[in-house]
Amino acid sequence: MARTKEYTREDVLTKAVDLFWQQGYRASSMTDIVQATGLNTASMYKEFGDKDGLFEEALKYYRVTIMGPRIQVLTQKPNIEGIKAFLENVINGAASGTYKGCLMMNHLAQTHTISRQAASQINEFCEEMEGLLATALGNAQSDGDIPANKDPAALASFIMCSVHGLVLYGRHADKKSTIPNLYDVILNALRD
Amino acid sequence: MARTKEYTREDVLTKAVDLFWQQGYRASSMTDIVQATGLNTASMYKEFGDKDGLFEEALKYYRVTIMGPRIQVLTQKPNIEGIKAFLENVINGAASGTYKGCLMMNHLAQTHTISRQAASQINEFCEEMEGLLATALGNAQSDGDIPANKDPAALASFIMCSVHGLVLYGRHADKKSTIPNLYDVILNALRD
DNA sequence: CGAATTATAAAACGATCATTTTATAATGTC
DNA sequence: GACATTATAAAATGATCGTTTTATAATTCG
Repeated sequence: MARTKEYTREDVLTKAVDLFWQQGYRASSMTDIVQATGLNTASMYKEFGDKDGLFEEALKYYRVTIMGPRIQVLTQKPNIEGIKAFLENVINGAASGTYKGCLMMNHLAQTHTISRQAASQINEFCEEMEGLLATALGNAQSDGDIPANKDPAALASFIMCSVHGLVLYGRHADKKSTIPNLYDVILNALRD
Repeated sequence: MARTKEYTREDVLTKAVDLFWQQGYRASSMTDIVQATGLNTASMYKEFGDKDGLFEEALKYYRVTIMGPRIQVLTQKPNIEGIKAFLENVINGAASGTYKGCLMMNHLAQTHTISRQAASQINEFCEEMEGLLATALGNAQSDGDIPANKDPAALASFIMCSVHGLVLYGRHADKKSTIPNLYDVILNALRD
């Protein structure tokens, strides 16, 4: 009944995520987006409404495809093992040479330049992650892996804060080699 | 021999710092800047060259006037006392309702949108701060306030990472009340 | 095949970007 | 008080922003 699309939504979103991840929302012009995705302007607006809409969909796609697997370890092993694996992953990411941070947290210091919905998505994701950490920490406490007098919620907040820190601290090119040292410091802080 | 200026450099820079601090470099248009400072376009370009030049001067001014006093405690008391006071200050800032982060760190995830010189300034400041922390931590170790087996450099890196984290984590409006709890966790991590 | 429908290509839109230019106002020196 | 010099005000610059429109190409259904 009509012409067939020359693109797939997934392919477009994958490329859009990469662009926003690399350059940020504000610095990625619609021209950049059209070039990076191969999708032309009209189809872009037909599919996503506007630039904000595309970004919001890109955030959702990122959350599922990129962050999904990375927090999976916390749901599969909601204990000290999961926490260790998760933290190790964050550390390795931040210490890698081609690090570009986290698509979501990269925009946290500039939430006024993105849509309200996009900002909400980022906050909700952080909430979810902190919740997963709190659960895992509670279990770790039951397992005797962290002291009984500690507050799991406070420790979850600390880990989240550390993750935010690592994501930003990983921006310093000349600090790459020292980042792995932080693993022990952060983990020890949980055990006292 | 010529007309007198209707502005002072300090006044312009104070207002420019506020604007960049609030909105970020990229989101602050030259129109915004002219409105916020009261200085007209031509005088702006005469005084600072271009938008990048203004931002670089604003960063220098911020470093001296805003961050200067805040790191002074580390030079005046280069020991556990200074570290405590410094960290307390960061925590209180991040937990405050009107928090707008740190002018420098706010741009760390978007360094490609600012000039190379501006990015260098930010890196250099972080280097300086980590150095001051390492010195204070070394002294704290000599004083017996930190275990002898700890590496001051690694702990300085940890505190810097925590500061980065607090600056970003303070962006979550609904986490304000839990941030003060982080003080003990971070401080305990130094002592094991 | 022709009509209806949707995708794509490409030009055009007004708004805003950083910056420059032009014209005028104020100051110090001779 | 005229001249040289610099500051300010305001308009104009070309480039780029996000978005819309117009025209054409491809597909399905009757």
